[in-house]
Amino acid sequence: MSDRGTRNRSRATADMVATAANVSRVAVSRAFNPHASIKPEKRDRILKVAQELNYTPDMAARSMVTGRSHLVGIIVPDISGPWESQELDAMTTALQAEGFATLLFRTGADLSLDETLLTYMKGFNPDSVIAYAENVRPATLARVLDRAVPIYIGYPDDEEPAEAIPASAPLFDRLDVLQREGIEQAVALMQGYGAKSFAFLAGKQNSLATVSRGRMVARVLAERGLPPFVRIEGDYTYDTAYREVLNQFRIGEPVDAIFAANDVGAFGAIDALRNELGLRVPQDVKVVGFDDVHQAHWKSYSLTTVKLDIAERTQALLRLILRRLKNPTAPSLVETISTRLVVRGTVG
Amino acid sequence: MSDRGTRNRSRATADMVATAANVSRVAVSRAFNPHASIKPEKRDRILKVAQELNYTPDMAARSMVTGRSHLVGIIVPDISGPWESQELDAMTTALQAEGFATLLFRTGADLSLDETLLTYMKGFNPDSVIAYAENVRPATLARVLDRAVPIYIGYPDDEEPAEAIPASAPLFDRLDVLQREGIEQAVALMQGYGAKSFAFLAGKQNSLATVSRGRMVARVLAERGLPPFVRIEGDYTYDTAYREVLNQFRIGEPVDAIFAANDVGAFGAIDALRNELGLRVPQDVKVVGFDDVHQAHWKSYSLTTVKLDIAERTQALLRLILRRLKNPTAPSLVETISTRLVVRGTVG
DNA sequence: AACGGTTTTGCACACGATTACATTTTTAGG
DNA sequence: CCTAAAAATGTAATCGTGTGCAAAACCGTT
Repeated sequence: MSDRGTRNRSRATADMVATAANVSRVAVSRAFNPHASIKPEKRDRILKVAQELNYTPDMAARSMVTGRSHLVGIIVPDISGPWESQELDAMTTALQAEGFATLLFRTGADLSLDETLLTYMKGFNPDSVIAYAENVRPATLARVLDRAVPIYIGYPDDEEPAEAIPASAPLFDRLDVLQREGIEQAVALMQGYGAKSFAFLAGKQNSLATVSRGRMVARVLAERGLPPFVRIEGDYTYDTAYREVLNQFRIGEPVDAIFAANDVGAFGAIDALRNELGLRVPQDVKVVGFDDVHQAHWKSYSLTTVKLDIAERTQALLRLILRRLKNPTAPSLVETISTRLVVRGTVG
Repeated sequence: MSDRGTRNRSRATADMVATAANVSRVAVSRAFNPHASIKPEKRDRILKVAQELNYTPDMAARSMVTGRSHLVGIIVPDISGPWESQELDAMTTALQAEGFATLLFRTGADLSLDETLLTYMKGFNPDSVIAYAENVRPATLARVLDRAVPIYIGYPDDEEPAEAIPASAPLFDRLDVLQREGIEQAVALMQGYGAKSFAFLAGKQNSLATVSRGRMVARVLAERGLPPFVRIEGDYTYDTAYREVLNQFRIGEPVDAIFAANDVGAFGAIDALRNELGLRVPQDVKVVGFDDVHQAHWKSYSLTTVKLDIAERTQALLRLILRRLKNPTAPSLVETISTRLVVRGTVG
């Protein structure tokens, strides 16, 4: 019966519930903790009173003593893009199912902002951090956030199973995306329909995904005895893809097959070909994308694309995160996901 | 098993900074609060030491004593949709610029989930809550979250300036979206190009936006002496729009103009017309959408649409939120934004 | 040198929960 | 019916920070 419990504030506290239910405050705490030892009937009574008072445990207070915030920070460069938003959607849903709330941050084009942002985010004590932003370096992440165990997203250039990580390596986990299979299927299909000269429509310059995809496409072309591709610069956006493909066909030399580093770029390429250059897809030029966003099946595009399954990728990431959270000192682990071609109408 | 052993020893606290800088702990707190009175040189020294120790104030602890969490909860039904993700992107960016972090939640189709979700979210003590989900009723929001001052998004049916809210009314703010102007322009344009029979492609049944848009379109048609529209059911998605438009033209009677309740639905309609029915847009059928998402300017669609400016809408919402946060007992306020037609290629 | 006023400083408490530890109650077994 | 083990309860410390209040330091003026 401390007078703390009788004070009238807008938000109900454990004290208020305690006095209202004639129990101690600890009992209230225990009623809300599934593993605590408390008489079942007592717990039920408390929970009922709590509901009447519209009481919810304060996560901030809980966080201070337990060390768990139930927050997962997510950093995205541009939420509005189809790929980013679909990935964010899947991850938020998955996290929510596990009892975590998503703490969302957006990083602009400005690189210097990132450190400030990370420092700020750190103040919220997120249990984990997912940086989808290509410009956030893992080293920076590890330096600014303490207790961080980074997950590298790697793109090994061969389809061998990922090698075991030696115990001497610093602690980190890894998600390996095997791109060879999907890319091989795509090139094979294009070649099968007669494609001879290839272009690679790049994403952002320093983007890890673009670099590794470009390398793998180049390798597969070489292996199949095809000439090396012409590189068309891009930045993952529709408008840039549209403009650069136009330039390539008007100023540079035309090609009869375009491999885009992402779907949105492929859309821009297709529209430039059809709308501005009067070329037919797939008869005159074959186009393949990467990602398989929802829009890829829209009939105007019906894009043949290398699918990177978001659900699969999200679940793999989540497994790594939860495991690391449960045991921060567990040895490094590598999860692996694969890619495959989804055949629609832009090749033949 | 006990967390204490592995507990976050690495995170620096104000105490550590204090001893390292030979000052009291209160001084550290003041160094980080811009309005606190502290000797400038002392503050600089503390901030420098803090940076060396990689210290950031713990938001959870700060939240407990100040009552401000610097969190804004956002509830979205489906993050991956173009409109939702573009709106989320704008709002997160705007909030971040004001020093708030976004606490993101996703509500599924399941309506019963919402109350649990709200209760859970409340535990994080968000300073404000934005529910973009159509199925979260303001009344529920106000009941579950205490101290909540809801913002209604209204769609008044005329373009008169919003009337003042009487002082006797319960406390709430309002954002009025004036849709008449954009809709009038759209109908006028379609009529000018010879449209005579109209269809309205609806969004989700109980969606406020769909209901009000449908009503306004009906009114404008009547005012211009045009016959009432045929209603095509939909749910804002591409696939449903595609299928239902197909049904309308094959089983029901064809029309020569379609007004969609959102852009994505319009895309589905266009593709059904062109791809499956062999009809030309805009020559045979005129199509107008609503929202003006990024995809609307993609050349394959080049959609003429009623623009609801996201930046404008976000800024208006933000003004209301910040004002209410600064003064929780301020009288009700109404912000108003407008719509306008963006003319592209799907009408004539 | 004394004085009134403005900054600056530090002590102590508050915020709302969890949990180790000690203590009491209940249960189980012979 | 007694006793030891198990379960339930209560006490008090703790997490990391902001802030009211009183004391101290500093400032410029007479």
